[in-house]
Amino acid sequence: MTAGPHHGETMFRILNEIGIIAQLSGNAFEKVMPDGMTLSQFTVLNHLVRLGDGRTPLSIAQAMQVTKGAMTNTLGHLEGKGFVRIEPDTHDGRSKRVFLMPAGRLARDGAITALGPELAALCAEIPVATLSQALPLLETLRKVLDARRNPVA
Amino acid sequence: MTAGPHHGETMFRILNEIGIIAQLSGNAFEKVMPDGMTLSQFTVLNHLVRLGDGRTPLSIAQAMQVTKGAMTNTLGHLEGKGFVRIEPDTHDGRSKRVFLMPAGRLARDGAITALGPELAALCAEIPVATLSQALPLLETLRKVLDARRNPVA
DNA sequence: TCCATTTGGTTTAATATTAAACTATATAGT
DNA sequence: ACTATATAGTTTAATATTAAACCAAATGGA
Repeated sequence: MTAGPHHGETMFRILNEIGIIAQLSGNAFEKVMPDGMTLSQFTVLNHLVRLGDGRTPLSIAQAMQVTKGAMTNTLGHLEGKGFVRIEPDTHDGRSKRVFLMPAGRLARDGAITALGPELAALCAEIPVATLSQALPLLETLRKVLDARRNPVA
Repeated sequence: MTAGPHHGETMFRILNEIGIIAQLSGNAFEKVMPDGMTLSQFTVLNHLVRLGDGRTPLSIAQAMQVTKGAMTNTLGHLEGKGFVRIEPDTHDGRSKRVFLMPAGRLARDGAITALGPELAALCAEIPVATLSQALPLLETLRKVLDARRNPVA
C-alpha cells in the first residue's frame, strides 16, 4: 500500500469524472431549459430565490465563482427579460442591488419543473442511498477547493 | 419518507456541487499549468497517452464531449506547438489521424508533475477512503448521463 | 482637508466554445 | 454506373467567459 501517488491518482480520476459529469449535465440542463434560459441565468435566479434578493452583483459573482464582468453580462440579460430589477444602492454610490421580479421567480420555477423529468430519470437509474452518501464528500471537496482558491482571503 | 421529489432534490444538489467543483478544479488546474497549456489541450494529450494515438479527430471530440469544431481548434494549437502530428488517413480520404510527438508526451508528463502538489494538498484534507468510495458512484452517474445524452445512438 | 488606496461595476480585447453551413469523400440503393 | 445520403473535417457567426484597463465612489491616513 504505497502512500502518496495512489491518492493523487485517485483524486485525479475523481476530478476527471466530475469534470465530465459537469459538462454532460450542463448540456442536458440547457437542452430542457425553455426560451433561451442559460445555465448561468438560472443559477443566478435560483441563488436569489434560495438566499434572498437585494444582493450586490459582486456578491453574486463571488458566490458562483465567476468574474465581475461575467456577472454584468448575465445580469444584463436577466434585466432585459424583466426577471430582475437592478437599483443603485442608497448607502453606497458604487454599489447596486439586485431584486427578483415576479417574472423571474416564475421563470425559475418553470425551469425547476422542466428539470423534473430529467432528474427523475437519473434517479431511476442510480441507487438513492449511494447518492445521499456522496453528497457530504462533494461538499467537503468543494469547500476545500474553495478555501485553497482564496487562501484566507 | 416521501418518495419522488426528495430524490430529485438530492440529485439536483449533487449536480450543483459537481458543477461548482468542476469549475473550481478547472481553474486551479489552469493556474498551475505551465506555458499556456489549456485544460482541453491537456485532456487531449492525456487521452492520447492513455488510450494510444493514431485516433481520428472525431473520435477524440466524442470522447471528450466537445464539437468537431472545438477539436479542430484544439488540435490546431497542439500541432502548432509541435505536440501532435496530424496526417491524412490513407484508407479514408475524409479522415485524419492524430499522432503524439515526443514533445507532446513531455508536455503531458510535465503537466502531471505540475499538478502533483495541488493534488497532494487536496488529498491531505480529505479522507482517502471516502474518496475511493465515491469513484464508482461518479462513474455510474457519468455513464448514465452519457447514455441518456445519446439514446441508443 | 487632501491624497493614496481600496472597492464596486463596466468596458475592452482575446479566447474557447457552439450550432450551423459548407466541402470533400465514402457508402448504399437502385 | 448513378444518385442520394451519410460521414469527416473546416469555417463562420454568435456567445459566454476571462483578465486587464478603466471609472467612480468610498475609506483611511497624514
